[in-house]
Amino acid sequence: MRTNILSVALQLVKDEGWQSLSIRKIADAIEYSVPVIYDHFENKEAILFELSMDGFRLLERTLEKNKKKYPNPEQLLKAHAEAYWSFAFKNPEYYQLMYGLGMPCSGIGRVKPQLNCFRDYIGQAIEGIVKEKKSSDDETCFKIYAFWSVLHGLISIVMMRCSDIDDSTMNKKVMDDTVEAFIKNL
Amino acid sequence: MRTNILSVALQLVKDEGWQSLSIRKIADAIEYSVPVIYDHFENKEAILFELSMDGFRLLERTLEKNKKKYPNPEQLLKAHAEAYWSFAFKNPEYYQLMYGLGMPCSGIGRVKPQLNCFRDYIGQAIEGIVKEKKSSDDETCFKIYAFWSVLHGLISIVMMRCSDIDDSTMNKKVMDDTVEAFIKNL
DNA sequence: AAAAAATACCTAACGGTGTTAGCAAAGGTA
DNA sequence: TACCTTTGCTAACACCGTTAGGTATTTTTT
Repeated sequence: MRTNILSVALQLVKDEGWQSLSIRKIADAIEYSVPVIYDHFENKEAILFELSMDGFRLLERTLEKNKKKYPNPEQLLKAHAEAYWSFAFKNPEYYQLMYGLGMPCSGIGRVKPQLNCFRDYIGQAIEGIVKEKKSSDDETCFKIYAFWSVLHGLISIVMMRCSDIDDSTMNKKVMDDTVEAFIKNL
Repeated sequence: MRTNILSVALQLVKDEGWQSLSIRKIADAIEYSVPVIYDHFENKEAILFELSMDGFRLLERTLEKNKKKYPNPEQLLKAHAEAYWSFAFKNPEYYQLMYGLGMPCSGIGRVKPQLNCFRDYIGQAIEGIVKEKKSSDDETCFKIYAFWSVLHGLISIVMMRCSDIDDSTMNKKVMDDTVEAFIKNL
């Protein structure tokens, strides 16, 4: 039932966007009355939170695959960037929910631990590249955020239709170039 | 009246956040009935859109000042980054509205022209730095987005409380370092 | 088997939202 | 005086998240 609610909610969002997701529509879709939903979730935010966790888990699984596939840390970091970008645009509903893009923010803040877990994937790759340079932990941490910012910033800008570059491969190229430059500078 | 509605709405948002802004509360605050608001704005989104334009204009004014103050393009670009960051955290309500952070997205998409206008400020500074290298227009455009992404990405992450760096000066340092590296690589 | 307790599910409501139809009073114009 | 435009209101519509309270049905206990 819980699972059913979540999957129906996700489907509704894919069809009509976050804006129009409502408890009543979920109830209709699972063919039960409204209060049944509250037997399984405290409130609407709890549903959104659970879905955002699904999003983080899905992303994490992709990054985990990369970790096994690319022993070279530089290739690994590039693959992570690639995977992150492609996750965002293959699952825009998830990405928007995870970072509160264009929607009331659900469980942002509570999501931090999950984020840290993901962040470590990038951190590991960066540390792999930078290890011989013996940079401090602080510096590595900064670099993780710098790298993350480039990815998240550009994805946000494109996803919110703020970019005037219409060709999506061009937007992707901006990311690729920046990632390249970032790695060269590590 | 129009102005009054906008300023009251902004005040309500500063006090209670976007989530709890409602037409009825605006009506109460201006001491008129609800339909009066619809004589001046088509709907709630139109109010939010107008406020977001105010945000862009406010930001633009700051960048305009920089343009006059810093003839050196490198210093100008740094000052723009500084101003952008400080605008975001001095006026989080505006920034959130402008980019749809954690709220139903208002006029995102319609905001694009205004964004381009702002973007040119960064573009001008970058072109000033890079002019002797004779890079193509496309490349400059890419660099604008790359630069913008770093700023917007980190600001988003911090503003949505996704960063685990608690000290805000440290978050700022991540930006400063990245900006520094970005300029060196132009 | 009978009584009690727990479960599953519903109807109906409360207070809130954005939005609009329709009416009443006031003021200016012919 | 009669008309029209403006200004503002009340009251409603349809939706929202949430919850109180009731009714069957099933399970457990005596």
